[in-house]
Amino acid sequence: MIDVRLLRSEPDAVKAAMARRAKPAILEELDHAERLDARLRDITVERDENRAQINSISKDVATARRAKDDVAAEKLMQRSRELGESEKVLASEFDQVNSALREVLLRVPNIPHAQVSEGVSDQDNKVVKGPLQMPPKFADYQRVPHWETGLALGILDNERATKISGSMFTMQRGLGATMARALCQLALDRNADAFEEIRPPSLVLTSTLTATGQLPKFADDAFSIERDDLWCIPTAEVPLTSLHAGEILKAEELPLRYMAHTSCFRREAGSAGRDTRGMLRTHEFDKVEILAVTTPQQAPEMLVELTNRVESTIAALGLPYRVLEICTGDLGQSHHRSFDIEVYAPGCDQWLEVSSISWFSDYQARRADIRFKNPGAKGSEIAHTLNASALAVPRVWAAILENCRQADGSVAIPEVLQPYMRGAKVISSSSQAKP
RNA sequence: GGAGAGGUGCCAGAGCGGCCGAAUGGGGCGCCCUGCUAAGGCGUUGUCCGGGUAAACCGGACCGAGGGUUCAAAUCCCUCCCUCUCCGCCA
Repeated sequence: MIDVRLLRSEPDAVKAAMARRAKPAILEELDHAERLDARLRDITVERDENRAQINSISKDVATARRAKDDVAAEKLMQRSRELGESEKVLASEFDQVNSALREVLLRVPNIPHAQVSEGVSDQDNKVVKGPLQMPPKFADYQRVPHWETGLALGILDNERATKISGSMFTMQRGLGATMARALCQLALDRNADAFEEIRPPSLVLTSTLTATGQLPKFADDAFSIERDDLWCIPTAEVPLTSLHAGEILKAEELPLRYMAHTSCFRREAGSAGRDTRGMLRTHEFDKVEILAVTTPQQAPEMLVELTNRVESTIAALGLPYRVLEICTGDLGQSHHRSFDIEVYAPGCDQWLEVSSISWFSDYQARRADIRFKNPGAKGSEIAHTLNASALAVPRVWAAILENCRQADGSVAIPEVLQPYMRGAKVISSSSQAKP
């Protein structure tokens, strides 16, 4: 969430920056937050003064008791009981206003970075790089959707996935399954030079999902296990961000870099009926996430580094791609600035978003309470968090099936993946067992 | 799942209604002493919120979390979470 004190000290600047998101409702919420904050501070002052009196009277009672002056003690106690009554009133008022304020703040999105270009929707996102590795022309045999190729080669079996788990689940088989895993291994290996590999839990607490911003706003998009109050992670960003929740880190150990390969679970509640074929939108998929916790000063450079890392992996796979900067109107709730990498899939003739590289400024870290301390300095500062999909399997897998399809219907495995494919260089129908 | 023990500051560890934001030891930091890496002496040592001139200072909160009792709670009561030991079950 945003810093209330910033809203308090520079309300106009905050509102001006937020107005760039092109959603007027946000400005009303900011006004609301401002009023609640002012009220809350009034109550706080009153409550603390009241408490201070009780504390001081209590000490006087102790003194009177020791002096065996029961009359004076009883008088003080009577006075304190009265103050106790008004404290109850103030405390409940405080709780009420405080939770109202928190509720509003949880729904207020992050302030966009000044350099983010203004726009209303994804139509306004700007291509900042590319298209790169785009062939002058695609052959007809590349214009085949991956779900057809996958079925023909026996490496995609969505029919049975649906039988087992219902719609919007997919299943890869044989070299298709191997390639899914190979993609993860590739992404991990390419980032292992600087990122510590984590294998986090896939089920997390409500508080964990709130820290990264998925709750309360996007509850419908996540799978939940109500009986145990657990949620299925929609991305490894969730557990990785909360790794240091509630901690005060040392400035000199920043930036911290983590990567994780996990399953990601998404209900896709708002997208029922869209992209139902193939692997473009599924309830469960594999992804390698890279994440960094930095100081505010380190963050801009880290954003560039993460972008370069993701880009280089996509480039290494030989796929046609481009880099977009997300405009203010399309920027995610928690995002301060972000870039998307899209891969072109000739079979379905679409640019597929395969990675989103995001800088959250202190928005997530404030919710998660991740701070850092400079040596010698008193107090602490809120850290910054950034993350990116190093590689999201399904869409890259799909893009490979379409881009690398050969005239005979087989799929040539990108060279960088071959070491992870037990020597296979091609996926053809003869390389697959039938049933 | 059952039984028991426990969760206190950077760490170890006392406190078990008021004089406790918390003894003591260790560590860290600063100064002093000592002619060299050792020993010793003194001082200091958290976080968050609010007020105040981003100082000094003042007030409030924090002893696993949340409630309760009390004039007053680290200390008493309740609920929950976590850790450890034993038993049970289980990849």
